[in-house]
This record gives sequence, structure tokens and C-alpha cells, in this order.
Amino acid sequence: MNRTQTEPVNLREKQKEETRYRILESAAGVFAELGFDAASFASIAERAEVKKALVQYHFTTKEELWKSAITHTWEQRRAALPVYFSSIRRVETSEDLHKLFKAIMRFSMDHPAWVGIMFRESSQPSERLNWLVDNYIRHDYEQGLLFAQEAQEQGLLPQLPALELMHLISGCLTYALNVAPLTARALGIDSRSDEYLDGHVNALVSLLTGRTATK
Amino acid sequence: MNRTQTEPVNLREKQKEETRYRILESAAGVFAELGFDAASFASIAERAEVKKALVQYHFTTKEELWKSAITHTWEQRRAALPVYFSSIRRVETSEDLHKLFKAIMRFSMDHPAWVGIMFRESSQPSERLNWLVDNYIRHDYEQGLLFAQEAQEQGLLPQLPALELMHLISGCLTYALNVAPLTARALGIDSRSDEYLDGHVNALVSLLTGRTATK
DNA sequence: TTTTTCACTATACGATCGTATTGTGAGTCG
DNA sequence: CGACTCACAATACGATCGTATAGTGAAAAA
Repeated sequence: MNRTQTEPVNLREKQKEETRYRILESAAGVFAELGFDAASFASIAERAEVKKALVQYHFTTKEELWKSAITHTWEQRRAALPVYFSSIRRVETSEDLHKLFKAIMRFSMDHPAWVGIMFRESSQPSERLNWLVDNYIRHDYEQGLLFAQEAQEQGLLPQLPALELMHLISGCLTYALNVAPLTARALGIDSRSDEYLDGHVNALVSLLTGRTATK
Repeated sequence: MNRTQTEPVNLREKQKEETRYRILESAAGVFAELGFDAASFASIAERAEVKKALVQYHFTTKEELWKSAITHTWEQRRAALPVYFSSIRRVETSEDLHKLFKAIMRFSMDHPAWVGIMFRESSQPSERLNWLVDNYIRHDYEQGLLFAQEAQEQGLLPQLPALELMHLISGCLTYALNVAPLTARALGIDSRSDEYLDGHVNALVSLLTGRTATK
């Protein structure tokens, strides 16, 4: 795993790290599912299978627990992304685009906490959102814009304003996943299934490149 | 206004209706901004400028208040939509598409409660979501699919599976609005401004029709 | 082996949550 | 006009919220 810079040597510190890890995993999930206000120390402690007071011992306030959970989640993201993108050397063809988009969607499916927190926080202005943007999201935004511009210069993506292009792509990629429970209830369709995911990315790529995507 | 089928004659009933209206407006807003769990009778009462006990007098439980707020919101939507779509007789050209999409986005901007409730509820399975889908959303979904298919038969929209097409369009239309506070913080761009909205719809239409949209 | 540390627990605080009960006074109606 | 209705207010209930504090006992340090 190697979750920290310096591996703990003590038995005590080892246990401590493990406990903190379990709590952070739980917190990220609960914050993502319920949002900051509706999440509680009690629910987070219950999911982590620890006492509520223990959560407060490690992370004094709810604010601090939230920030720690965010840091934990983005840390995991940073560590996990290469796995998903390992098969993509460079994005040069529409096939590469397909691979990239599918990797992004698969990552989002496998890390619901990341997407959930993003979505819950980003729709309402707040001090938490400011912190989140300043510390993590702005960097992601700028990288996304950079990628879009590069792909445009290669003629891979249409000549639209890069920000709008990124918004369009981000919207397309995340919308279906976010309203998956809705779609399941309304139409009985599992929009998180592999077939749907494939078709969805195909549709997006064919729109962006202006031709029918290959399988 | 004529909000009810039978206009109240009494002074008492008139006042009652007005009070309920104010509470429902407030409730829809708070539910949309905070979600069901984080919203409280106290916060809803405060925004409506009435006593908390009065809210519970009119809508006994939180569940009932939520359902009433939903009904109220969708009722308003049903009443308001024709205003936004009045200038659109039929969707035949890409220009019509542009008008339609912009009308949808403008409506979403003017009725944040509707979008907010949709988004907050649709990302997590729940009994509330089931109720919402069964009573209101499924119908909207089916209408959206119908529109997409018709537009496809006219050659206005690309030949993709209708559901995916609708997901793509819905995602594109709503994403930018939903993460507006994020974009504002990250890049200092107001993605709710009229210029941005116009450009965004232009981008989407040009993608869908495969050509640069006219201004 | 003795002392010290500290991860973890037990318990309690005031505030607020959703809900329930009782009172009251202005508007309605016979 | 007088009896009655009911929109609205006052208040309280137990549960849970985030937070604080005083232990406890096993691991670490001496």
C-alpha cells in the first residue's frame, strides 16, 4: 500500500494509520453520498466500525475531517490514475480518444467518492468549495484545458473554445453516471453497465470527431 | 396567478393559500440547495418568514412537505415552459435547435429549484427518488426520448441510440450550470452569463449538426 | 521493571433536529 | 350579535447533532 511517506515502525503507529485510513475511507463515502451537512460523525464512525469519539479524536472537528477526507480522496486519485491510463501512450487518433474517455468513466465508476464529493460541493458556493478549488480542482481544470487545446491543435477535437469543449465533454462523461439511479428507475436501464458505457463513449467520440466511431 | 383550480373566496382561505405558497417556494429552494436531509423545518420557515410551527401545521411531516414542494415545483414548471418555448413553433433547422436548447438552459437558470432537486435526488437511490420518477420524471424522460427520435427522423440529430443522445444533450446542457460556482472560483468565469450561455449552446449545436452554427 | 505515553473509551454538554400538544384570537357563519 | 372555526403561535418532547473532557489500559521509553 505505502500510503504515507514514512512507513510506521511502531505497532502502535501502524494501528493508528490503519484506523485513520478506515475512517477516511468511510468519511469520503458518507460525504459523497450525503453531502457535508447531512453527514454525521455517528454515521461515519458506524461505517468505519469504530466508536464515534475515536473519529473525533483523530480529526477534531467536522471541517478537519472533511478536509482530511478530501486530501485522502485526491491522494488516492493521483495514485490510481496511471493504472487507468497506462494503456494510453499518446492521444493521436479517435481510437485513443475512446480509450481515454472510457478510462475516465471507468475511474469515475470505481471511485464514486471522488465524483460524489465533486458534484455535491460544486453546485453551491461555499468556503469549502473555495478550499477544494484552490487546493485541488483548479489544477485539474487547467490540465483539462491544456489537454483540450493540444488535442485541438492536432485536429482531434473540433475548433471550439477550449473551456466550452471541456464543459461539454465533462458533462457528457459524468451526467449519465450521476443520474444512473434515476435512469434505472425511469427506464430500467443500468447506465453503469459495461455495454452502456461503451456505447456512450462511442456516441461522444463520434460526435466530437464527426464520424462513426469504430468498435 | 390562479394557482389553484378553485380561487378562494374567503379572506381566511386567501391568506392560507398565500402562506402555503410562500412556504412551498421556500421549501423548494432549501431542498434544492441543501438536499432533503440537510434541509430543516427551521431553515425553511426562516426563509419563508413564518414560524416553524406554522410550516408543520400546513405540512405535517418533512416527507409531506417535500412531496408538496415537488408537486409545487413541477406545477410551476408545467406553467412556465410554454413561455420559454413560445417562440419555437417546430424544430426543423439547426437554428431551431439552438433556440430550443437556449430556452431549456434559460429555464434552468431561472428555476434553480427544479434543477437542484433533480440533481440532488437522482444521484442516490431512495424511496423519494422512486416517488419522484414515478410521478414526474419518467414522463419527462419519455417526452425527451420522443423528441430526440423525431429530430433524428428529420435528420436534425445524428443517428445514435436515442437514450445516449438524450444523455449527451442533457449532460451538456446541465453540467455547466451545475458547476457554475466551481467554474467561477477556478477560472473566474461566470458560466451563467448570457454570452457564455450563447457560446455554449452554439458549441453543442455545431457538434450535433456537424457544422459551425450561425450566430 | 518502572515510568510514561497516547490510542481509544465513556460520558456529558448545549444546540438543533422532527414531531406533538395546547392555547389563542381574528375571521366566518347561523 | 354570539357561537364557532381554524390559521397560527407557544412550548415541550426525546433523539441526535458537533464538541469537550476525564478516564483506561496496553504499548513504548526509560
